[in-house]
Amino acid sequence: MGAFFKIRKGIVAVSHTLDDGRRQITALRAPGDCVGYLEKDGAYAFEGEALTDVEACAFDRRRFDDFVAAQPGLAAALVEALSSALKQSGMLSLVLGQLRSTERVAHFLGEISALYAERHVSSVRPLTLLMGRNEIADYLGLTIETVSRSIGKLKSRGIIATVESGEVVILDYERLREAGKVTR
Amino acid sequence: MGAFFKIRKGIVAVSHTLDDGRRQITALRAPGDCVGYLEKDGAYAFEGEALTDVEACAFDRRRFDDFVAAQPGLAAALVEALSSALKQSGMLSLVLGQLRSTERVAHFLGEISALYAERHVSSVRPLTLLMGRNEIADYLGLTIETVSRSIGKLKSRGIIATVESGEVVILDYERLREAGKVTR
DNA sequence: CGGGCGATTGAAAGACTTCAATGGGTGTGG
DNA sequence: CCACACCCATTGAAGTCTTTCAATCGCCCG
Repeated sequence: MGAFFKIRKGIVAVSHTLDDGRRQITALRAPGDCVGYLEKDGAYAFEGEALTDVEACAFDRRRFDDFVAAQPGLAAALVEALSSALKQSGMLSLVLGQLRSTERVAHFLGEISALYAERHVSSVRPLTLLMGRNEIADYLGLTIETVSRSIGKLKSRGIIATVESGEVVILDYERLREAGKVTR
Repeated sequence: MGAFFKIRKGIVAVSHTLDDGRRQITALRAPGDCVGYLEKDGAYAFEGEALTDVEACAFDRRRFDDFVAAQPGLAAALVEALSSALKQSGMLSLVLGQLRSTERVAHFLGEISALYAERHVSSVRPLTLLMGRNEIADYLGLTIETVSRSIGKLKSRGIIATVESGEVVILDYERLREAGKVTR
């Protein structure tokens, strides 16, 4: 404890696990994002898992806080980062609470497609998912089987195609957005 | 636009609605919390609904931002408030993604019980819910019928009892926490 | 007393999960 | 170089949970 990280390369899944093993990934963090910032009684509030090789800068929290206090512009950037994370988190609640399985998967594909493009994480066409069905399932509050079937449905509707394992081609962005409901 | 609010009295539900009418309440805000802070392209990122009579202070965003820049301590408080909101939002994702209906309702009751006590919102024994089944359902990603049945199950297990409409008595906090899984 | 609204309850349908089996790709050891 | 084991994804069938649709109840108000 005492450190948090700013990602330079790679993808990190922020999650929380229940005693009985159920896990929810509450956010995906890409280069430029910070992880490990939230704490509770001196312990991290969430867990983090590197989905790819990750390169990050570690910051000592106390010294960082002092530094922020001295640098007005930095505080504003921190507020901006937290605001953005909060918006995203609210959107995930919407997805988890209201969308059906195929809608969730469609939303997910659109989301990471935009994220990866924006942050130059990986190839976007074909889209390299960078995670297995397990991580997708834990992010979307579904089982791996349901994720698999949902991908199958999107495929049969001609919206996406799969190439290599872990890769997807989005054939129809328009209909993918429709299927995923939530307009960024 | 241009204003956000700090609640002095009452409860506000922050939500997001899809085109087809489905709505997810993404947070409950109590006295001391701010609403309307998040924006997107100059528009509010979420909707807010007063669940009770609400008294709040309105702040002009631009002037507030300038003021924050001049007052170092205020920026820290803002960061703290956003961090707290982000933790709560992550927990809601966990609830929506992983918990079954009765677990969600149990969690909800424990959550607002703690919230209302902490913020001196309303009576805690009996606990005045301050919202109808509709709002509870939209918060928990369930239908009103499922909420109703879940409350019935908790009642039949002797964990809670209902008195007047909109009021619940928590008979067994220990078992309520167990049933709600997520330990604050 | 009748109307209206929110909550509850029942029955049937639908969605997702669970359990089980199969398939495909990769890596290792013979 | 092939065989086999292993891991992950897919598919099928049955089961569970939640939703949907419909009816009823209780309460407040006119």
